[in-house]
Amino acid sequence: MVDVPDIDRSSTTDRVAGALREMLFSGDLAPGEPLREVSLADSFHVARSTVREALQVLTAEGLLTREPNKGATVTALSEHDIAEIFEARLVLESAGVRAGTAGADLSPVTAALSAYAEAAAAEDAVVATHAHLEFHTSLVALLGNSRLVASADALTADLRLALASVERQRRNARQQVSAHRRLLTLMRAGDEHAALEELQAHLGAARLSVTERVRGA
Amino acid sequence: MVDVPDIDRSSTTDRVAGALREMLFSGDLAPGEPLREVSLADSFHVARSTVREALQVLTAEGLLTREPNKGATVTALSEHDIAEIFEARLVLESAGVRAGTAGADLSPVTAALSAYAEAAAAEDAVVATHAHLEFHTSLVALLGNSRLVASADALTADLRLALASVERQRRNARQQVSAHRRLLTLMRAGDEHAALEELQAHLGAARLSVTERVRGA
DNA sequence: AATTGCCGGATTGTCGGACAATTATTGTCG
DNA sequence: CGACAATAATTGTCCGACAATCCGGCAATT
Repeated sequence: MVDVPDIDRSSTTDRVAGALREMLFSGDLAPGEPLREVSLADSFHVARSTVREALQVLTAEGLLTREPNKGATVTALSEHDIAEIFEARLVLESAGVRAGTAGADLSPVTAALSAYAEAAAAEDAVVATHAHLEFHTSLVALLGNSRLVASADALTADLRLALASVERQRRNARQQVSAHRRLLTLMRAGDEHAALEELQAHLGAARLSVTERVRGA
Repeated sequence: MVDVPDIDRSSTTDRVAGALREMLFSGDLAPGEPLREVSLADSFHVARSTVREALQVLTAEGLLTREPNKGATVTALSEHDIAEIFEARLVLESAGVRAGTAGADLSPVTAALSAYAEAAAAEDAVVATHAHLEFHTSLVALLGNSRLVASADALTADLRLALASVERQRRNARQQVSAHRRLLTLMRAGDEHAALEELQAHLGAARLSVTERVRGA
């Protein structure tokens, strides 16, 4: 077998959905903004039916909201939604942290942390946010359960929408990183109680930060 | 406001998806079985594009699996999948049970239990299974978080696929009901540790039962 | 002034047909 | 029997069409 460049086997629908997803995460499309089928079809030079399928994919992911006969709009999260997301994340990530203190292999978490530290130094808001959320996902991944990881991903995806709309990256990235390092240290030490408290405090602070920004916007 | 009969505002796509969902849960379509677009379009007397949308909805729900250029098939769960589902349910439902022992209002769980007892007596396998899963969902609902409930629903939906394929309802329904009652009692008493153990034992037994049936099929 | 009724443009939901690309099946030949 | 070419079935994508629905404005009514 020679090494060949792998050919793109994705469907047009997937590529359109991917392009839209990027636009959503980067904040090009504001929450509440409607996505018109014909307009998108023209822009991407694809058929309307293809756009419709892509919109449905993103709707299933929770990024778009569809109302009958009114089309798709960028999902706008209420404060209540944000509260629920963080609460749900706490449930999933706590379970992950318990697995971590109970002896699960922590190296993926370590890797995610250093990636985050690197990204935070690089000053790119989108990339840093992504790396940050990646770290939290790696906590859930400690459970070794792909379905729970998928649930966690769905939660963070929704969150990225809200984060994108208020583009400013938190300037205290260094503090963030050290908070995560603290959590990791506690897990390494096997101190479940302290690790859970650290996690809860961290998520609580993050939730406040997000809530206040969304309210401001 | 007078009470008016609520008008059906569902789209054709939704109705097709609903019909297929019923067929999936009742076991009319076996796991692995392919769903042909034109064939379905003819059967339902709708356009192929409508069928495609319905298929995509069910795919997003995890009930169908799509492979490029090969169409949609009924999702077939491996033993590993089943193990993951039960593990994930344990995580979510444990969190619910903790909330329950910590003082959350248990009346929805009580209601779900009596509904299950009733359904178990009525001997209808599909209905009884539904009521059973409903009880477990009500545990997660104790957390008061709609997103976690949605995740739990997704998990149980997948399970129903596997259950439907082996239609026989467990004959020990009465034992099942009393196991659930035991769990509820422990929660009422606020005995978190015992309640969690009861839950874990129950899920473990159920997992074995499902696994063995799937293996047999 | 507020409500109601109606009109017209914009948009979505659904349909039917078309065709290339891909996959599955069949038949043939060595 | 296996490789291989011809054939059929199926999906992915496109196009055009039309009814149903939504939305804003404007006139008529109370």
